[in-house]
Amino acid sequence: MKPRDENKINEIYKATLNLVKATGLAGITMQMVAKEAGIATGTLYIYFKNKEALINALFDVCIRSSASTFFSNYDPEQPFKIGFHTIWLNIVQRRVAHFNESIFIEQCFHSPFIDEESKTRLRKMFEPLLHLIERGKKEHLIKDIDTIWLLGFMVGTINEIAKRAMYYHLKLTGEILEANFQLCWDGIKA
Amino acid sequence: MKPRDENKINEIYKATLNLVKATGLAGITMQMVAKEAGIATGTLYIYFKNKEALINALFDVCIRSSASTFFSNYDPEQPFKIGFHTIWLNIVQRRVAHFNESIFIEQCFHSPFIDEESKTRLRKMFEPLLHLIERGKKEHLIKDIDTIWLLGFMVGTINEIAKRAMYYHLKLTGEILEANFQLCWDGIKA
DNA sequence: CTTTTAACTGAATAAATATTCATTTAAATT
DNA sequence: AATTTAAATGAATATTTATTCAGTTAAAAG
Repeated sequence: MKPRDENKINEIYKATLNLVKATGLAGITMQMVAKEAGIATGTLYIYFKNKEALINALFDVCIRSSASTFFSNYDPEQPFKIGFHTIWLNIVQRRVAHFNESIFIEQCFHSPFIDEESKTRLRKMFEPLLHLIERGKKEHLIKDIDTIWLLGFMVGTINEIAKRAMYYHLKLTGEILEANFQLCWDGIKA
Repeated sequence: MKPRDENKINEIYKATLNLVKATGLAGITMQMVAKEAGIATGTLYIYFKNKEALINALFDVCIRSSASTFFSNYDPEQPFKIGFHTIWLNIVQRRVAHFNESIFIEQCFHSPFIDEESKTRLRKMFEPLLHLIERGKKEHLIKDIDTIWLLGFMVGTINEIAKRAMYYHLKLTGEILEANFQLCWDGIKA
C-alpha cells in the first residue's frame, strides 16, 4: 500500500495560513487551499473530513505550537522581571515569525468554525503567565491591578507590535524590541 | 412614488455588524443579513449592488463615525496629557460601545472585500493623534521612541481592554478605566 | 515481478449562497 | 379617488463552492 505523505498535512496547514492572511477566513475555498498546497481538491478530503475539520485541526495545532514557544526558556525560579521579559519576548517573536498564524487565530475567534471550548483552551494557554503576574503583584514589583487588565495590557501591546512590524515592513531589531519592552515594563511596574 | 426608507440602511448595517460579531465575515450570508434586518433578501439589493458593496459601504461608515468620536472634545490647545487622556478615553469608549464595529473593522482588514485604499483611509484616521504624540515628544513629556511604536502601544492596549470587557462581561467603571490609563501613561511618559 | 492496497486525481455532483425578477404593496402626486 | 412609480417581497435562477467518486498511480508486501 501507499503510505500517507505526512508532510502533506503541513503543506495544507501552511497553504491555509497563507491564504487566510491574504484574504481572511471569508475568502478561502477548499479549491484555493488545495491549489496553494499543490495537491488535488480530493486529496484534501483524505486528510480532513471537511472544511470545518480542517480549520479546527489547524486552530488546535496553532494554539499548541504557540503555547510551547511562549514559555520556552522560562524558569519560574528566576526573578520576576527576567521571567516576564523572557515570556514577553517569546510571544512577540512568535507573533512575528508566525504572523499568518496570529491572524488565523484572531479570525477564528469570530468565526462559525471554532466552538467555545477551543476558545477556552486558547485562553488557558496563558495560565503560566497569569501565575507569574500574580507573583509579581505579591512581590510588590508590579501594580496592584486586577490580573485580567495587566495581562491584557501586555498581550495588547504585543499584538500591535507584531502587526505594525508586518504591515509597515519594519525589522524588529534588538534595540526596537527593548524600547517596546520598556514601554510595557514602565506601564506595569509598581 | 414610494420613498426609500432611509432608516432601513441603518437596520442593514446594524444586522451585518451583529452577525459579524457572532460568526465573523466568513459566517454571514445575504439571507441572514436580510432576515436579521427584518427585510426580504431582494430588498437588500435595492440598497446595495451586492455583498461586496454592502461590506465596503459599512466599512466606510464605520471608519467615518469612529473617527468623529475619537477626537470629540479634543482641543489641541490644551496641555498634552489632557489631550492624550481625552483621546484615549474616547477610543476605549467607542470600542466598547460599538464592539461589533470594532470586530468588523478587524475582520475586514484581512478580507477579500476591502482594498488597500480603504485600509490606508483607516490608518489616516489616527493622524491627529499622531501629531499629538509628536508634540509630546517635542515637549519631552513622553519617551523618544519612533511614533509608530508609541501609537501602537496605545492602540494595542485599548483594543485589548475592549475585548476583555466584552468577553468577560466586565463593567468598565471610572476606576478601572483610570487604572488602565495609568498603565498606558506610565509606559509612554518620559 | 506481480499483486495488493491506499493515496491521489480532477471532473462531476451536491449543496449552499448570491442575485434576479415577476408580482404585490404603499406612498406621493394629480 | 385614481394614477403613478418606486419600494418591497420571496420564490426562482444563477453562481459559487463543498464534497464525492470512478478511474489512475505508486509504494509496499509477497
